[in-house]
Amino acid sequence: MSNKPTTYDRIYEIVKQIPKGMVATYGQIAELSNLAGKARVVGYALYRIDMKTLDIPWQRVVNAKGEVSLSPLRYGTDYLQRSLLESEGISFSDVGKIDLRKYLWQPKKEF
DNA sequence: AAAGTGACTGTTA
DNA sequence: TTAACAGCCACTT
Repeated sequence: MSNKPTTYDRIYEIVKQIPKGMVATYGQIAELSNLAGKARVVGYALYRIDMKTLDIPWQRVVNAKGEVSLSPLRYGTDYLQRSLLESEGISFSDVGKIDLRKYLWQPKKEF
């Protein structure tokens, strides 16, 4: 009956929990999804999302350096990501970095 | 079924 | 400080 949640499903569920105005890193999402150390899989999962929908706040996931990860495969959606984050009140430094000390999501330890 | 790919990360120099 | 390497594994072909 019930579909087993796939790896990606778990990732998406975690991403949905990131509050507005905060960001999380790929590694952090991986850990919370029981995929510790597999940050690349998170990146791949997010790449599969339809960017036109904000059903999943994909824009709130950045790399460990506090930057939007650039890739030629994104066709400019990286700029969209930055724009969306700025409109949520997150500011970027002059080299395009986010201050993680200030904006990094700190999920309560649960369970 | 085996090999290639990648929105990453921590370590090393 | 930044830059280069290797490790990681799910998905695609």
